[in-house]
Amino acid sequence: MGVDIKTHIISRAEPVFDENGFAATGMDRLTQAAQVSSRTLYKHLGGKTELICAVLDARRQRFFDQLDVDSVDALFAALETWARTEGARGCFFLRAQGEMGGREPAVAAQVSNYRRELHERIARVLANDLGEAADGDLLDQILVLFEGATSMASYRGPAAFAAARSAAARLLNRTTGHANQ
Amino acid sequence: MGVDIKTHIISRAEPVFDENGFAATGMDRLTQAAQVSSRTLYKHLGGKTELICAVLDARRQRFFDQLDVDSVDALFAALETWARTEGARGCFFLRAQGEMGGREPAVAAQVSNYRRELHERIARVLANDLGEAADGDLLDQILVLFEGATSMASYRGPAAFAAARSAAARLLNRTTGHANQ
DNA sequence: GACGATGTAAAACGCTCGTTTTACATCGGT
DNA sequence: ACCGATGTAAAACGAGCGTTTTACATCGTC
Repeated sequence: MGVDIKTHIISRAEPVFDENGFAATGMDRLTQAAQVSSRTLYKHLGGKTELICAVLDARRQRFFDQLDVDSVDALFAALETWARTEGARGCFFLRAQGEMGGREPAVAAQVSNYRRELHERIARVLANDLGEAADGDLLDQILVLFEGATSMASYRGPAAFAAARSAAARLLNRTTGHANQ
Repeated sequence: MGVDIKTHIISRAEPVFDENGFAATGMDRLTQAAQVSSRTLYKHLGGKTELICAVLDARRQRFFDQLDVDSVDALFAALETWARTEGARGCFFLRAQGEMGGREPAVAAQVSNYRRELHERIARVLANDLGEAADGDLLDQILVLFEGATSMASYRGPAAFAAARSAAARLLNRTTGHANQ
């Protein structure tokens, strides 16, 4: 077989959840998307909750693979590229948390994984950009911009990334866009 | 009667949707929360979709009533106060859009109303703060910070507002928190 | 004091969901 | 040639959903 069925089902399920929501997506649409029978899906994944967790795990890895950059500016550029190719419907993990996290601890755990890795990644990129470890306040500011761009992009598109990018540059004392005094 | 039943049902439904999600909340929990029979709820609201729209409308009014401020700094302070009293589970309207907006145009319309008013409000506050109308780029930067603080507060709490606030001050050339150069 | 409006309580309806089960096809390895 | 593993197709399940309906209580008003 080419790729194993489990990976295939997970990758086909991801855009379906992304576009239709988690709770609102029925198992029939997932089997149809993966072109497998429901029996096969249950044999390989166990159930809907486990499938959602596997999708979250796969997306996290894919997301951070694409965000493997060296500067804050490149970080927002990579985020914009992600949104352009994958679509921007608000943070996938925040939505998963809102829809399932309260009732499914396994989903909440996956969301926590994502947030921890996001924090680490921003700290790493920022340290590399500055040449030294950034203080927590600046890190939080960049994190706010990252979250904000993700949310705002769902209804304002590329303008969200442009705004986040220029704001980050100013916070790093790299004057772009607006005059600094 | 004290307040009319329709308003009562709406105000009781809001925290239930906020805490359990829209799709996942059943009508029985809403009737139970409002202490009315299902027949009364349907007579006054029409159905679940109309109830959700009414809840969104009420929340928007309440939200912007509390955000009636004169400066950007006061805007983020008011947002923090809101989060402290109402809870922070991510943007209520973004979640409504993700769960129902795709299938229910009336919900999507309410979300659009909120976003338009948010944009106007930030423009007004910013103009009042600067003494002149702000350019679109700065407005978008503040909007990113607003959205980002709302999202990030759901898992980092007050740190999100502190970060957004100090970042906004720097973008407005009011150096606080970090040294400028 | 009968009446209409307005409320409750609870059963029922039709639908969809996640999941399991039944019956059958395919195919590589010994 | 056959067997076990692995797949499909589709029916069936129990539960929960949004909604409607039936039956009955309450109460201000003419």
